[in-house]
Amino acid sequence: MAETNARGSAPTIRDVAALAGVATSTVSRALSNPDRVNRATRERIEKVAAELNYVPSSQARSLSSGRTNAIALLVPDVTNPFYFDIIRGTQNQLKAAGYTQLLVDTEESSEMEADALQKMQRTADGFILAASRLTDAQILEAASSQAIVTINRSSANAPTVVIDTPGAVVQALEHLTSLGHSRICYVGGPASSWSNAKRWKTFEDESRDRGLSTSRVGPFTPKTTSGAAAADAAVRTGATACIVFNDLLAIGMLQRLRERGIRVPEDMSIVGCDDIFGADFCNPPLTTMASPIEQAGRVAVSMLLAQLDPLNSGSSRRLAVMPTHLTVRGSTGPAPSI
Amino acid sequence: MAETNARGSAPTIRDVAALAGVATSTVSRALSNPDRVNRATRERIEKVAAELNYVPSSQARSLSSGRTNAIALLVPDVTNPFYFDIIRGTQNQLKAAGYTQLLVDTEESSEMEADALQKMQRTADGFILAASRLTDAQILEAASSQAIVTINRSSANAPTVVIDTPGAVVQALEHLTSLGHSRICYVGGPASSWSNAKRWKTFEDESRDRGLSTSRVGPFTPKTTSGAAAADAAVRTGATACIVFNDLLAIGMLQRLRERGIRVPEDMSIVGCDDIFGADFCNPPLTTMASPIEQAGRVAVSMLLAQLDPLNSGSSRRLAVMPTHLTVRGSTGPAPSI
DNA sequence: AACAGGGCGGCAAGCGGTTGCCAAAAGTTG
DNA sequence: CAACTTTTGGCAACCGCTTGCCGCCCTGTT
Repeated sequence: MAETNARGSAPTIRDVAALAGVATSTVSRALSNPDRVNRATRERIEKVAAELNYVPSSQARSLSSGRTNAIALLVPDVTNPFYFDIIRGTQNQLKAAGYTQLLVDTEESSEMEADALQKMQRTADGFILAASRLTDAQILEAASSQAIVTINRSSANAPTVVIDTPGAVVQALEHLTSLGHSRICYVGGPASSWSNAKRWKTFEDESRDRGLSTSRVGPFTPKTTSGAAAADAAVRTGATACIVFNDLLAIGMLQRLRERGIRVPEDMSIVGCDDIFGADFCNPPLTTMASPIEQAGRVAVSMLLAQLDPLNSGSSRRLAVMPTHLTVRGSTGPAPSI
Repeated sequence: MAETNARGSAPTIRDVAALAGVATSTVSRALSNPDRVNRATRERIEKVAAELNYVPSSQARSLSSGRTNAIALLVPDVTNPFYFDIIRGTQNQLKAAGYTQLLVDTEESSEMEADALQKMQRTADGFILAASRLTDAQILEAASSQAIVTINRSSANAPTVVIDTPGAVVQALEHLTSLGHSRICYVGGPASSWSNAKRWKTFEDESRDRGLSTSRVGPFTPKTTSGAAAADAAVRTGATACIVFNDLLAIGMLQRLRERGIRVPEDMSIVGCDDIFGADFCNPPLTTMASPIEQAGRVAVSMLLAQLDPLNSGSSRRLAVMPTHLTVRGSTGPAPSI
């Protein structure tokens, strides 16, 4: 394995060119624009490159070409299993397209998000903002200077993939009412979360239409550790069922309710959201609004890549809605007969 | 916000230099080597840079300096919560040190791992290999040309962070024997996993010393979906307790055992490994050998950064052992009295 | 007053590629 | 075979930044 050249460092395009007896420009073209060079030449170059174990420097490449072949994925919290699936989905799709993923944890902070967007403008060809905490104006500004796709953060200013939780909220309400529940509590997530606002709004509207008695508690940080506070608050409302911002919070509530001796679903029904890892094996298994999260990630990548492709500029989709459905497990049951 | 220069693209060092009335070299030094320039000059430059919203191009910077300020983290499976914690731990520490993390999923394949190592040699200043599937020879080769730290894959050829599961295996065995178990089964993980080999070896040695009757099943893919096969195999051995390669597999087994009506822990005790997300809220909550995974990630970063620092070359630690302990929850109990 | 030395800033040569432009070679056509 | 088109490869100018080297100027020393 010839991994180093005469100078002892990794081989460069010049080493390849010298050994193949051509100019560097020819090597460059042979490798990234194969049709531009004669077949025999190209094959010779490829052979030499392989022998030398030549790997083009992506830095140098991007410096001169302006493209980095990397896209950045900004998530509020890498710890959250919900984003795991997004990470995985985008990772797959990007790899298939020859792109590198740059993962950034913005720690639920819009400042960090804006900062990353700014700092990485040269580093990435585009950005996927998962559950962005930015304002519309900030998104507009960002989208004006770089390719952006948002996930679960609709905005007129950038193409978006939304997971249709409102649809699932309706299903959840139907499920709960058919079980006889009439006092239902919405357990809210972060105040700055767009999805949270959406879910609450749908919940409120639909509940009113059905003449249900609703309440709302929160906001809570979407972590299992916030579950205790959330559970206590929900119990205090006197509701017999909760629709919870996400599964993390719901799982935390499950634990707290057990501690307090409140049986799920006999005394209280719980519906989560997202169907994350763990929702199927917690105790009891969680009824949840399942989202094709990984697929959402893949779709976001496609939309971003389409944006990047000069050929079909403008023709690309601006909005993708991912269908959701209610997955009924053990955490919901008939309303307690008082 | 002046985000673009006269040419309409992001401002470069030249724009800053022009506006500040100095040479680009001075700007460069002012920004990355502050002591090298006069204070007044530096402040003027900083002011202009801020006004212009100037962000240095990391590509250009690394091209000329040779450093990328990025390190790559190679994990076998981004989906596995175990690696989540490593991702998080390294991410934190790297960010603090001003480095970018490049996350690569090697899909449990040594080929992909070797490939990434090669392809990214220029992209990253160093590599952290989590649970590497590479051979000793491959690690040696890689370590000879780049900075490397391995996690849970000891090798004389590269600095390593190991999580001391053997220690925990001893604790687990003590726990199980004190509960009266004498027929214990080890449920194995991937054949190519170094930790798996380590755990099995410790298990075997310690069991022999204690005169226990042991068996072994596997290898199994460390996913919950393999839990069914693993559970069935384990049951067939007639063991009353299992020590399982990791929590993922253990959780999968829990589900299967419930389906089959085998009660945990009354009929069968289960001990997992890693204490991942979910281990505390599965049903029953899993007794597991808890590892300070996130901390392992942080330590790995420190060791890598030390390697990179020319000042203390050679003086850096070659091995860090992270202590583990048994966390007893609900999945272990007294041996069934037959 | 002459000189040594340190602080500070500029010049210019890269780093490893890409790409517009040009010219030579090869192929086409009548 | 001339005139013309197409293919193919080389030249050289960048891309944005770093850094070795040089020289200017200001101080301090003798």
